[in-house]
Amino acid sequence: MGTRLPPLEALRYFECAARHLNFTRAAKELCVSQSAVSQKIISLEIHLQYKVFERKPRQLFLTENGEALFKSVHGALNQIRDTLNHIEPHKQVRQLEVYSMPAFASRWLMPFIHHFHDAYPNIDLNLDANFAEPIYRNEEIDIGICHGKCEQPDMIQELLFRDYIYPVASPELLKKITLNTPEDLNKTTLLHDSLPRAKFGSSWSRWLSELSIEGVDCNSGYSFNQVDLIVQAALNGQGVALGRHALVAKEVENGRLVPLFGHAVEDGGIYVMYLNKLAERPQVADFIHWIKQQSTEFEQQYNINKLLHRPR
Amino acid sequence: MGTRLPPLEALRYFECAARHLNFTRAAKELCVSQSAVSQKIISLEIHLQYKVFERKPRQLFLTENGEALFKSVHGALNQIRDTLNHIEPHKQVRQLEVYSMPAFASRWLMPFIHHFHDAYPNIDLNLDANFAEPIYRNEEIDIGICHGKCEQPDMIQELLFRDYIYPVASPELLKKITLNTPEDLNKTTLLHDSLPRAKFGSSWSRWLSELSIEGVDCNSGYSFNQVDLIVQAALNGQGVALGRHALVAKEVENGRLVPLFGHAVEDGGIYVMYLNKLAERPQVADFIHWIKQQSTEFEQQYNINKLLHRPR
DNA sequence: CCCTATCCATAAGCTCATCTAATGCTGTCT
DNA sequence: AGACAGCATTAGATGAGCTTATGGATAGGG
Repeated sequence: MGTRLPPLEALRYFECAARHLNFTRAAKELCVSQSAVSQKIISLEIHLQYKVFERKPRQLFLTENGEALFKSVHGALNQIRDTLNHIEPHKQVRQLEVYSMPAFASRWLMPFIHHFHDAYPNIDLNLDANFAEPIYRNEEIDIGICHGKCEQPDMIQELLFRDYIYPVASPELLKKITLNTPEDLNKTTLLHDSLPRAKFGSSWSRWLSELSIEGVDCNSGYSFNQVDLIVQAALNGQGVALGRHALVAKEVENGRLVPLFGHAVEDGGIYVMYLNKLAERPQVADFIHWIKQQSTEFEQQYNINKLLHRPR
Repeated sequence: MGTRLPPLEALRYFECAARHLNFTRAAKELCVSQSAVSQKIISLEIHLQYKVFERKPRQLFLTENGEALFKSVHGALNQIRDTLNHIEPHKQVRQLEVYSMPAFASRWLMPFIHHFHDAYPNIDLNLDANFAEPIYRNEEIDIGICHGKCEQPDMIQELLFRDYIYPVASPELLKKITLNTPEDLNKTTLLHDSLPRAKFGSSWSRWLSELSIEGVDCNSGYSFNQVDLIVQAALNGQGVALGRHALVAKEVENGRLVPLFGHAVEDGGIYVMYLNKLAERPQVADFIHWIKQQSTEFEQQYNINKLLHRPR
């Protein structure tokens, strides 16, 4: 009865770290840095006066005490979570309107959006992907996912991950022509987007000038008014597109697109934004939390440097 | 599975508040301000999006949701506490050496020191009450409880409560002589301590001058070289003592001593102190936590103003 | 057998969450 | 009516805890 409880947040960190047996992954789930987890666990161990983890070179184990504690804390937290889930207001279906750019929605978000419903079954998510400006004021839209931030005083804007541009082509195309240097681009068709100052448009000239490449004609080729179509065209071997990492990473990873020349240019980032007065709505908080996790996971799994320099 | 847990510290506050059904008392147990509890509960309710308490004028109730949550959280926390208590190192008996001034030990600490053992059965407390200076350096003493602070760079000193001095006499003595004004003190015997610059000595002249009282001979009377004996003498009706609140509060409260003239003079306070490097030793942290709670409770239960102005 | 990648610990510095103190407010009790 | 009990609210101070950057130890690939 007497024993003072340790700081409970430390126990939450511990439970998570013990589940993963890996501080780095736990940090991802908790949306904090690896360092934060390490420090919290150490402070817990100081409080308890015994080690809960055994740190071996590349692997983490629970100590005997840690094991016992984990079982207990894991159970306790699950019990609380269960109760919370069974309390009426939580069963209430909540609406959530999320805006995203069309190409980003179909290429990045859609492939795993169903996980969101699995995790938060009581949130009805309506994904609104179109070319019109999202309207936050009257709460037509709760959350927007955009490329670059639009400064608004009463809105919260958070960076999900940085974005990059680099040329990509299909393996089929590369079998037909050889593209060893950027100058070889003149031998093939470039795929452009035709949106004037498109928010999410590609930008061959930007890439070329950033890398100080001259002698490439970046005006010829095909144009499309939807970014998604550019990716489609590239996948079909119709030419070389300037790929946006967020949109092509998965295709690069599975080999359906090949990054060329090994140079990417950083180009802004993907931001999530919402009126700050909505921050305490549970469906908003839940989605923000979820998408940040997804983003960190994406950033790691489709690491730009790995993809560009992977062995063929 | 999806629901994010609320901040666990908020749940701890909630569990405590729900147990007491009173924020103020919960605050005492948690050793924080009432305001802190109120704010944490409100933030929890915002997070959950429903009220857990129903606030009625003088009473607090759990809502239906609150009730369900309380059962769960209470159980969960107890489970964790149990596990913690059963893990080996916690069974280990730890030694704790506490120094205190003799009179304070016998008059204040002793009456409830056994509660400490009940709450922390695995801590062997040795109470060292003597007139010698406590020696912290070589860890002969872990924790000291003193009147006034002695500035030391590597020690933590925390105020437990402020102390006051005021004259007290036994009801029996007051039946024999009438003491309506301080000047009447000349009609009776004053009880003094004879310790030169005693750390815990009384100080008639201090009290008199602080209240600008003249014409009282504060040198006559009996002297004792132990403060506890002064209190004893007063209890026996042998004279009027200048009581120290920490030492006489209980006797005043139960009527065995009566405070005179309704004026107390603040005189320092009771401090707990320890080498800051000992702060993370569990037995030290436990005792500090415990004694702070006891002190807050004492301060409230034996409130100086209540005692001085209570109806007879 | 180096060289790179992985993974935890540590250091330093900053920021925001949380605490306190003071006060407000409301309804009860005598 | 006035004192009291008890929660809410505000503003302002502070330190726990976060981030970034870096170190160190080791496994595994070429």
